[in-house]
Amino acid sequence: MTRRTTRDVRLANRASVLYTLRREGPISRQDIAVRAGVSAATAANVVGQLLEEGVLGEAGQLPSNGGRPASLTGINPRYGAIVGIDLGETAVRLELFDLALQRTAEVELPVGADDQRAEAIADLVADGVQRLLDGAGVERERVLGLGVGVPGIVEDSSGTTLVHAPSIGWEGVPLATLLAERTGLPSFVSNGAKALGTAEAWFGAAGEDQDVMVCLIGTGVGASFLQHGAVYRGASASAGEWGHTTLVLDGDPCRCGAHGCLEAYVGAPAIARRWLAAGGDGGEPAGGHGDEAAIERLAVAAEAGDERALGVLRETARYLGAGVSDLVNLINPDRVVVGGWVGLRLGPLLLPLVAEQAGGRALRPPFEQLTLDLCRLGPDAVALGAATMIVDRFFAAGGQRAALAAP
Amino acid sequence: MTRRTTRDVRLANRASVLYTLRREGPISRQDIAVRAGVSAATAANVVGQLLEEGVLGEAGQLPSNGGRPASLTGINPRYGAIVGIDLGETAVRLELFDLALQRTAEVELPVGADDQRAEAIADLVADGVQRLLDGAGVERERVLGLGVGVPGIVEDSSGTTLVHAPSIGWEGVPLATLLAERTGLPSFVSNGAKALGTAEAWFGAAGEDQDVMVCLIGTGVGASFLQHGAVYRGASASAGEWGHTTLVLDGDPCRCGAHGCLEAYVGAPAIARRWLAAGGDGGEPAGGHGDEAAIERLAVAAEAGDERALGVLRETARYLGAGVSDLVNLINPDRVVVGGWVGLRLGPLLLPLVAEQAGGRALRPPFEQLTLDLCRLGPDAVALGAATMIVDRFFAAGGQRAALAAP
DNA sequence: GGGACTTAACCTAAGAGCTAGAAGAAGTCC
DNA sequence: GGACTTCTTCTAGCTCTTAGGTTAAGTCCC
Repeated sequence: MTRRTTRDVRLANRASVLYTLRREGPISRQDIAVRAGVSAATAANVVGQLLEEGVLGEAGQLPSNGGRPASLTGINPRYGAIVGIDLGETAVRLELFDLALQRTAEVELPVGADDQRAEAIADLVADGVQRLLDGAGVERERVLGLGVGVPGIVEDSSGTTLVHAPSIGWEGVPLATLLAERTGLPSFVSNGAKALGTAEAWFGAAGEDQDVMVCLIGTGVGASFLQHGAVYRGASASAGEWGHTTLVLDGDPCRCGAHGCLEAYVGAPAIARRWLAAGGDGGEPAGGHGDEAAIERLAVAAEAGDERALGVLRETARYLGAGVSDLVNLINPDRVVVGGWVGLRLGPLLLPLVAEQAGGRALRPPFEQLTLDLCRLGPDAVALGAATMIVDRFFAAGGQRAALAAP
Repeated sequence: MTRRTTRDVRLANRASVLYTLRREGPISRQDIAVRAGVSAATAANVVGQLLEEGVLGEAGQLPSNGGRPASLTGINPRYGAIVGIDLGETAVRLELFDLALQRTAEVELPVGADDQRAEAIADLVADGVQRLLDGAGVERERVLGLGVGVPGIVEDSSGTTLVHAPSIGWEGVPLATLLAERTGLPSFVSNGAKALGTAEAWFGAAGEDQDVMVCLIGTGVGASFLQHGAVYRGASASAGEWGHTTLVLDGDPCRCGAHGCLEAYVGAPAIARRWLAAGGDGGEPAGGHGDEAAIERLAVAAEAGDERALGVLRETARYLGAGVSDLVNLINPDRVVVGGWVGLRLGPLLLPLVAEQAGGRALRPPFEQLTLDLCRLGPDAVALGAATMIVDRFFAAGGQRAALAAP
């Protein structure tokens, strides 16, 4: 936890420079000094070192305004590549990113419902990585690491990371280990919501020095808690299961086995059911992926001012508002951001109602300084988020690749 | 956040040595080096410096076992004094501590129900501090600071700390400022639950490298969330209001104005009411401080195996278990510790039931590695906790008094 | 076209910290 | 009394930061 030797100071300053350049694009060494909070000499030192290592690159000059023109420096996108993986229930999505987290290639692989065994998936992913790299002409050595977002609970258990994902029949799968063995690349597995939260922190609305709660509402309901830009993982990395907090004791059954969870009231199936019960048009026969159609119809109807649809939204906001109010009271975040495919689709109409409900329930002081708004990134950004986690670790270690291999 | 210059390394090492000595009592310089994670040379350097400044003191020698005997060093209790204050609704309790947090004096002042205005209380406290110091013969200059635990919401708002305590009619009272003005001492105000949590972290069961949730059940219900030994405060310092998270949407009314809060089901009044409704003996007419009598009768009856009493506990555990399960799912702590006067009195019988209920509701992975037990400190440790916060800040700053004055 | 002015980047010395390993101090034990 | 142990202190070497001066690379005006 604590820094010990003078070398760590350098690493901390390297990290600070890297984060600064990521945020503020190519800037001059002088600006780096100011923004990263180091002296000009140190900035020049560190930048020189990082340039030599190739992590940074020259990025042109600023036109002079009376003096020596500033030469700009920025993250060198070509220093390395990162693979971000969105492991879904029906498909695996692999995306290749450069160090600036621009996507350079992608592959999507369908997953047969019959072969969701962990080893099979790991083989599939390893294969996909190979294909991705071949297709993009990137040598394996240039890959910094592999980030994976999975739908389920990720648990740190005495050194190894285990994945519990009931929806695909996984229980205690050491996915990171499996992938590292197969690809030879540093692999990092995280819950999909945490990956999305990280992406939102880097590319979305979340400020770096804030405590932000990213709430994702889709078929399932999850959250990602960012403390000053870093995801809070908890004791065993499973923190953030907001969807399974109690909203109505002994209420509706939830797929987690308990009753009255938030997810049982604001997850897509629940909203769709509510809409159908109100006489709404489900689009397709309910069940299966019919939820998506039903939510879409609900959104369209609500936008058109349909009173039944608005009633469904109001009812949903009543539950969601209570859920948000719980977060506000317990966690006291600066900001709550709502995303997920349901959250984003219904958000524009839903959010004001949620704010009203939460405001009526939450304690005044924490609620009054809260900002509530929509995610800027869609639910398809899980792969980006997973890759972001790798880059985050790389930067945090001061731009040392060695730090990625070790846990 | 980040360390910048080589001097900060020294401060970090000083802090590390101080925390080590606090935990592990007087030990030799060599042990300090090992436990604090620095080289022997640095340990000797830092210890020498701190000895000279008086923060540390010699503490005898270890008998030799074949070589030069180790000379022990420890925190010097007499380096300075700290005032810890428990601001209650009916009384103010002031306690004086030495740097080792041993209590050396105390004063308790009744608060008239008619004069709870902030200024009056501040005057009362300032007066009490003077009396405390006079009585103990401690000069004001030796006091490191004033820590206060208050019953209510403490809010950091653009630089100043405001207290909202409806129970004594306070709304936005800048108590720290009022006290600093009157006493001339660095003053730090915090929520009482956070103070208790800090005390529990230092003197109780909470491990230093763990995420611990300290849950306090009394007339009100609160919690204190310790991340690696440090209290998490949230965006505006009000995090931890567990008692006002929703348990039953639109359920029983809570004194916060909302409905269905956890506190409305497991706070002392709710339990007492449940006990009376079950035909239990309330001891005194209910209402007012009759809750204490009712809880006591309930506990005695339950200990005697009274089935009605056990039923009340089971019902209470159903609510409390859900509340704990929410914490487990959302926060994923290593450990949940239950305290508060109700929690401590009913705990031995209640806790197993709560564990059972929570286990039935919470997600398996985070629950399986959870430890659930009782607080080691009673609810009377608020003043100790408030003083602990001051010492914590002093140590964190590497033992520099100057750091206490500034925010 | 040349000199004065501006602005950015680099260089150098001084100060502070850390580590490793050697030297010194203070005992025990035979 | 000398050998051995164990703890503490000292010394040399290295790294890092900062402050302030120097060099580089332009603009602008006469």
